Amino acid sequence: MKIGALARKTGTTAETIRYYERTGLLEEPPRTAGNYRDYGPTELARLRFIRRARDLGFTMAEVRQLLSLSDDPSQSCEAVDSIASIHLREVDRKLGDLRKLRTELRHMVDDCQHGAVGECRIIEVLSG
Amino acid sequence: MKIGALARKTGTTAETIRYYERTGLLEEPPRTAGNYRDYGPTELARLRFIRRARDLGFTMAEVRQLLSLSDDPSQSCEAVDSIASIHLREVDRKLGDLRKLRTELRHMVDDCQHGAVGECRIIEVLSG
DNA sequence: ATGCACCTTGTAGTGGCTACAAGGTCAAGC
DNA sequence: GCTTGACCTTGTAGCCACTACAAGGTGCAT
Repeated sequence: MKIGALARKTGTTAETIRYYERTGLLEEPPRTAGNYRDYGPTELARLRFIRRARDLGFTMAEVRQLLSLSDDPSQSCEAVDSIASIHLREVDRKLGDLRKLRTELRHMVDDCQHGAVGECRIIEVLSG
Repeated sequence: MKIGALARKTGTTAETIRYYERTGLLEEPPRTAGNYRDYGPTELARLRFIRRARDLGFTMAEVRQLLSLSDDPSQSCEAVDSIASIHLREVDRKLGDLRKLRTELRHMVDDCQHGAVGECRIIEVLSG
């Protein structure tokens, strides 16, 4: 499988895959006679793993850890749980922030009387 | 007021203020005899405006527009309302995404039986 | 005069990609 | 066999909004 096919199968782009390789998240795959990267099912699975984790908001560093943990199935799952739990708390924090922010924005927009900027509540709020 | 004092009053850092100046968000202030930036209440108000807008999640580009709109108080408030409304919708979208993500993470973490990585639900979910 | 906090400029790095440019490879069609 | 066009290669630079230095200047207290 060439890089474009792998990209289509995983909802990424060739550029992103090469970026993952550059940063060590993916290993260098074998090459075809024409120097094209040649991927198999192992790489596909690994990239799917990475994409799922990234879509769940894990950072590249966390993905790196999760990958190396998943490589050793006999290990305790504590470290995995810890990474996921910390990330969950972080997501909760962000949700809280975003909800507060939404409330403020909502008020601002609701209070706007669509008149002149001089009396605009939005500008007023921003100006303090 | 020197840059450090302005930073403390606005919850920023000197680096950020200089960055805003570099990118044209803030004008170059007058200098003291010793070549230190010398800020007055106008700059303080402008920086507060910027910080409030940034804290509400507006991008630098949006802040730039909001600033120039607020500079002309006779104009219609429509453009301001539009920027804020678009941003509100964007925040709503992000909230939705984050809530979905939280649910998935929550399930993953709840299902983890704290055993070995080989049976870890978290790794399983990520592996597909 | 010495120390120390603060300031100056300039440059480079962060994360996670994304966007080129300039050229090489390969299968299909004529 | 030759061209077209999709794909691939490497390398470099850009995005956003900062953040982190380094190397040196200023200003005030002791």
